[in-house]
Order: sequence, then structure tokens, then C-alpha cells
Amino acid sequence: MFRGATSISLDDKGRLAIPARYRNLLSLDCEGKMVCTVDNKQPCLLLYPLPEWQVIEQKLASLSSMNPVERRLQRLLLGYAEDCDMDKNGRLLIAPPLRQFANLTKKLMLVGQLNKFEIWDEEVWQQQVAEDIAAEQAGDFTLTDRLQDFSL
Amino acid sequence: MFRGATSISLDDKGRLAIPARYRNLLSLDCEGKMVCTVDNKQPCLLLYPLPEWQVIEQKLASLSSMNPVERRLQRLLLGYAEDCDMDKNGRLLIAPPLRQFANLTKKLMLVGQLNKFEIWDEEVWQQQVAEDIAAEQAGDFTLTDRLQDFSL
DNA sequence: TTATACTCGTTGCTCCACGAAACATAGTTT
DNA sequence: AAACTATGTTTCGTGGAGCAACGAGTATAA
Repeated sequence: MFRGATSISLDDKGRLAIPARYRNLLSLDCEGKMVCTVDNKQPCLLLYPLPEWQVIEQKLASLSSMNPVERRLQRLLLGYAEDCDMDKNGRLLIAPPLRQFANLTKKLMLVGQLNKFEIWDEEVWQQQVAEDIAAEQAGDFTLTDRLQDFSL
Repeated sequence: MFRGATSISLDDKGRLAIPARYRNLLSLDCEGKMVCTVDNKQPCLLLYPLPEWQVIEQKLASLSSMNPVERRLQRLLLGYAEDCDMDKNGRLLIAPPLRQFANLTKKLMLVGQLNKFEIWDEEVWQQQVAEDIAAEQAGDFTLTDRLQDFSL
């Protein structure tokens, strides 16, 4: 699956060129069809190959639109969701609302996260990483059940 | 199904041009026949393809007209419901009472929510989204059972 | 170590499709 | 019959998709 972080620049139309090393896999996996939406906790975008996205959509569909909290999640994730298809040059267009949400300007980071990518503005990404490292090294976390059994 | 938010302007007759990418699906799904009504929780409109609406109508019919809360829901949704058919140019007319309910003026947002669309005045939508994001990022929510297992 | 070839990322340009607004026609009501 | 409303048509402008070329960085070989 997808790993690694790449620095990429948007062109003046807001298009993002997928690194060559991911293109074959994406063509096979989903014919270049992907869905981009926002992360509900962080100022970054999430980019799913279509099959992966459909799983998410299923989950969202099962939420109750009468419950305000669940409705809010639906509104955010579905409202921002956009189909993004790779063009013949391996690029995809990021819609203006999404760019605005993640503060994307010129340089961004495309970060492989197994079944999806995260898309960060490069500056925001640098900051985020710095904070994460500081927190880990300070031992600033509460051990959850799942981390108990986690060995690297 | 339907996803993504699009900014659209009403023409001076109160007509709304459905984005081209939805038109084929809508033609196949319901021959352009849709039903528009109000949302009971938010100042926005709900736009259902006819088959989807018929499901809703069934559910509404099954509510008790003796229970004041259920009765009120029936009155609102059924009272405002209007048939909206796409014309030959992929546009549909929003009746004045509906426009008034959602404060629609010139610019609106058409938001795909799986089996239906939401229609918001653009300014109101911006505000709503800003609130939703703030609430999510602040961790300001009560975990429901369904959200416990929700992973993106 | 240096030179050459190739791949990949970036940018500029052109063409076409879609959306917005204005205009035109038909139908209805008083 | 006149005016108003609803529906259909046309035109224009903007923005997105495709195409091509340039440049930087890397690998390979002499």
C-alpha cells in the first residue's frame, strides 16, 4: 500500500501531479478514479482510491441524519467530497473549497497512509511533524489498550 | 451516489441549473423527476429523486398523527414538498415558499448527501461549515455508539 | 570522474465544455 | 387583448483537460 511523504507543487490551475511511483498501482487499483475530502480532526485532505472510499461512504450512510453529531460528520465529509480522476499526465485537480480548507498554496506534502493519502500544506505539515516528535519524545501520551501490545 | 458541494447561482426566474456531472444519473434514476422539501433541523432544503422520496413518504405516512411531534414533522415535510422536474436544459424551478424558507437569494450551494441533495444559501452554508469544523476540531462531540467504531 | 541519456516534475499554451445571463416564445389569467 | 408567468433558446465568458516542451536530477557507462 501507500507510504512515504513527497513534496509536490500545485500548478496554477490547482492541479497536483501524482509521483510516478504511485501511478501504476493507482491505475490498476481504481483506474485513476479517486475521491478527495477533508479530515474532520486536522487541517488536511484525505485522498482515497474509489474502492476504499466506497467503504467509508457505506459507513457514513449508516449514520442517522436525525442525530446532530452524526449529521455533522456526514455534512463535512460528504459535502467536501469530490471525485478526482487522474488525467493522462497523472495529474488531478483539487477543487477550490478543498484547497481552501487545507490552506494549500503552492507547495504541499502528499503523505502515503496505507489505504489513503493525506494532503497537507507543506508549512503546516512541517509544524505538525515537529509537534508530533516533541510529544512522543516527551513521553507525552497515555498508553491505550491497543498500544500496550504494540511492539516495533 | 451524490457527493460534493457546488456553488450555483439562481437565475432571475428562480431556476437552478443542475451540474452536468449529475444529469445523466438523474435522468436514468428518475427521468429528472424530483421532490424538494424543507429540512426539519436546518435552514436548508432537501432534494430527493422521486424513488427516494417515495421511501420517505412511506415513513412519514407510518407516523402517528396523534403524537404532536410526529404530526409536526409530517406537516413540515409534506406541507412544503414540491415536485421539481428538470427541464430540457437540466434546470429546475424552486418554488417561492421553499426559497424563502432557506433564505435563498442569488448564490446557493448544492450539496450531495448520498441519496439526496441539500440546498443552502451560500452564506449560510459557509457559516454552518465553519461551525462544524470548529466543533469537530475542538473534540466537541459526544461519542455515539455508531461513531465509536468509525475510522477514516 | 566525467559525459551522456533518460526519467520525472514543472510550466506554458490551446481548445473545448459548461455555466451564467440575456433573450425569445408560448401559454394563462383577468 | 394586454400583461404576466412559465418554459425554451442563444450567446458569451470562464475554467478545466489535453498537449508539448523545457529543465533538473539521477543513473549508467566509458
